[in-house]
Amino acid sequence: MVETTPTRSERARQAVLDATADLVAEVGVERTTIDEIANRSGVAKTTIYRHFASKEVLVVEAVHACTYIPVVTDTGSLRDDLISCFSGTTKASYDGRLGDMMLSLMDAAQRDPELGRLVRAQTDQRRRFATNVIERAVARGDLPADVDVDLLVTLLAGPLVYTKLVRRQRVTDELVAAVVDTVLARYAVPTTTD
Amino acid sequence: MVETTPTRSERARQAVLDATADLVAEVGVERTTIDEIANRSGVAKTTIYRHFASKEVLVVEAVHACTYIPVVTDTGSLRDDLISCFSGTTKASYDGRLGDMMLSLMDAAQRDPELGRLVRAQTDQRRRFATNVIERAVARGDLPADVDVDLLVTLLAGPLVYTKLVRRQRVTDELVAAVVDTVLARYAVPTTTD
DNA sequence: ACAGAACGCTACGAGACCGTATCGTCGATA
DNA sequence: TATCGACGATACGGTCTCGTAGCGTTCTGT
Repeated sequence: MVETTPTRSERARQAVLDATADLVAEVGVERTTIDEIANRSGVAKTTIYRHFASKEVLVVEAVHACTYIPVVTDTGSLRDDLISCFSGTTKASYDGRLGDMMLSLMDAAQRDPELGRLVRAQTDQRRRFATNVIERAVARGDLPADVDVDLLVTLLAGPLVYTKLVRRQRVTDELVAAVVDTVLARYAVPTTTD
Repeated sequence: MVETTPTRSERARQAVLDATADLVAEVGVERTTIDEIANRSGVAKTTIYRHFASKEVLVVEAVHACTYIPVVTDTGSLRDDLISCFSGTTKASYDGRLGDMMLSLMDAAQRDPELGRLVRAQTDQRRRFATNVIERAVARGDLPADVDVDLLVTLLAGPLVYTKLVRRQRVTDELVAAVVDTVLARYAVPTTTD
């Protein structure tokens, strides 16, 4: 990890991205204005336009900036890896600022193609993590070869996303474990607890 | 069902509510404007303000107008009643116009208290339907008495909502059945199919 | 120390919306 | 058919937001 001293330009850019993310989390994409971003960041509106062509690309970059890739374990235990996977992706997608931005982003993504691609890419990536875990289990023989992987991922991810976005409750580690255990019960996968 | 001929005032009001719902479904709550509602509905902007105090009130009433209560069966079969319940609530909430409005509504509900109450009331009502079905099953002895009803509802509703809102795919009857069967598998409830 | 690049500040025109006022027109009802 | 309530059309002031221009100021690297 090479840390370079940020240039003046880089500092301004980062302040703008930060303020944008904050603002989107607070008031949503539609109500986020360049003027308010300028106020919050302390960066002049003129300078903002020197960095970003429009509000749309700014929002896209701001979202991109606060997205990170969770680390998923590979222990050989389907249950443990699934819990690691969904705990990680939940934290990455629904904790902190990004979590507060999510509903507004998904709404805006319905109309803005660029934002749509970003959200879809993120969803696909999250699903791929889970898919990989499941396919490893199939390869080990822990799951039947004809299991509907796509359905399985939906059964696991759905309750967590629903809890966060619709019920607006925190996704606890206990909930993740409960969801994983219940869904795996159908496939007679032994659980460590219980 | 008593059908009265609508008065001129009622026709105008209905046209406005209709146009509002259409517009919210298309461009979202934030981008819905009174001027455009006037254009679409053919009702003068002046008249719109004679009926509705503000855009917020109008949106709330428009949403309310296209919300209906699904009928849930009570056959004595947990599986069949759950499928009926989730199939019905899914159709009521996520098919047609209301489905297209949902993301934007949920986003706007984060900031608008009135809209927040409306969305929450709807969510609670949907969950109550499922809760009733489950509690009847517990009373019959089809489910253990200490079952976590709240978790169970989340496990059932989550994948369906996630499929619609996040993946933006249709919620088929097959998916509903698959979700119900998988979740019930943990409680060793016999399924009719399989 | 000295350019040149990058930033801050102020101001501006253009356009979109809001909510209201005014006045002419239509339509249900007696 | 006369009347009054409800609607339609137009226009308006006010506000917000966008994106840009002009110009002075502050960094940064040499």
